Amino acid sequence: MKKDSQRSRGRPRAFDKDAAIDAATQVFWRLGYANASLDELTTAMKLSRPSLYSAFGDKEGLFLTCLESHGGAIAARVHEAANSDGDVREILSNILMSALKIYTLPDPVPRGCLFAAASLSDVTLSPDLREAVTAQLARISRETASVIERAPPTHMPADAAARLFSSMLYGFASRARLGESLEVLSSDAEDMLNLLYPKSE
Amino acid sequence: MKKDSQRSRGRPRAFDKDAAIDAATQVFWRLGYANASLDELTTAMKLSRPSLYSAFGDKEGLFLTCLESHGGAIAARVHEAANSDGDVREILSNILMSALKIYTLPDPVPRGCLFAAASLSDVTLSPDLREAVTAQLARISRETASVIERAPPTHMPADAAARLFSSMLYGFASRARLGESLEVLSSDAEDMLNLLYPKSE
DNA sequence: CTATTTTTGTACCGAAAGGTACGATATAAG
DNA sequence: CTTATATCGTACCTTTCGGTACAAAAATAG
Repeated sequence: MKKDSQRSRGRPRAFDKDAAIDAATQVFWRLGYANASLDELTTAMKLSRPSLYSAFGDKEGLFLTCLESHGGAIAARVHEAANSDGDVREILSNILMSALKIYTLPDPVPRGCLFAAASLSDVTLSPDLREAVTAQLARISRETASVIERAPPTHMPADAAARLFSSMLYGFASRARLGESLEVLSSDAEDMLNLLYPKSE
Repeated sequence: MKKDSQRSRGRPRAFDKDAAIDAATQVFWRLGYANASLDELTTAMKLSRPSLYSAFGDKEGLFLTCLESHGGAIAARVHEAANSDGDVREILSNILMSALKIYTLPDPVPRGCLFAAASLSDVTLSPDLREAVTAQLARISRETASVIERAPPTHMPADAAARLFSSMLYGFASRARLGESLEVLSSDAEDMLNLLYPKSE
């Protein structure tokens, strides 16, 4: 399914599809869905307008593809962190910190999270869009939830703790997009972890 | 400053300015800044296009006015709740619950928070916009922070707890806009309060 | 009354939006 | 070679966008 050694019949496409998706994702992430124009997208993706429509259907189709791709990438990264060495609290801290680093990267201004901070304004436009964003966030939450289930906080069910953890991440993503510094966000993340997993007991 | 008994000279305006701002706020809240067209806005505000431009400058000016107005209204409501009877934990619970009720109101779909869920996609467009959203959220956070300062959680500075409280609200606003139910959000909010202010100690 | 000022409604503007028609181009199949 | 197929690039389409010109209307001032 991955190997497509025998090339198809027509003229070969001149652009790298995965790279194009990544480039489009960056544009959507920075500007939001509605503000990302086709001119900006095609320039970043290094393809022509008809190529875009042939490959992705329309603007919404492209966005859905980007959401799916980005969701997969993030979920994979979280999954990897979830299976690394260390106790639950350490793993959650790693996940939080690498997320915050991405949220606060200037581009040229911090973007927050593609789902939680750059797509929310548009989810009221179409059910497809809302379901896609919800689905990708759920996919990532499932990974963090599986970590928390290994050692739930005392006096709180694992699923509730997992929802709080995700909510906190969304909140941090919002604040990052508004310009909050990595230092403050990191400190707050540690405080949150301390609430869920108190140091001294 | 409020009483303007002596009418100005020209033709009187035929629309209620405050009502128009409220109507525009609803449109922005539901669709987001970028997706709110002037046609949709003027229809909801019940005024003509030139009237809008004469009264508010341009679309961004109108949005800034709405942000300011809505921020003031929310801050006032929180301020009122902050000065009501009850202990800190009870007051915070009241603030959380009334926020969640608004976030999950169908219109026809839940909108979350105007600032934290319906404006974030657009804050990368202009520094003015980002500063306005940041300023209004800060204004509201100041109110909740003043409550928390009256009785900070044990083993956590008041300002850190206040930032966690606000972050959690932003997270809940995001989840509300994505369709999370009021029941689940309320339960999560109670759990969060239990973390900050443990019941039995 | 006339003059002045302000808002209203209609009709319109240029620009930018998303999307497509079509011929040229580059490959594989026969 | 020719034929078939798929992509490319240009140039264009329709619609909608944010924004405005302008004259009629409605008020106050004198």
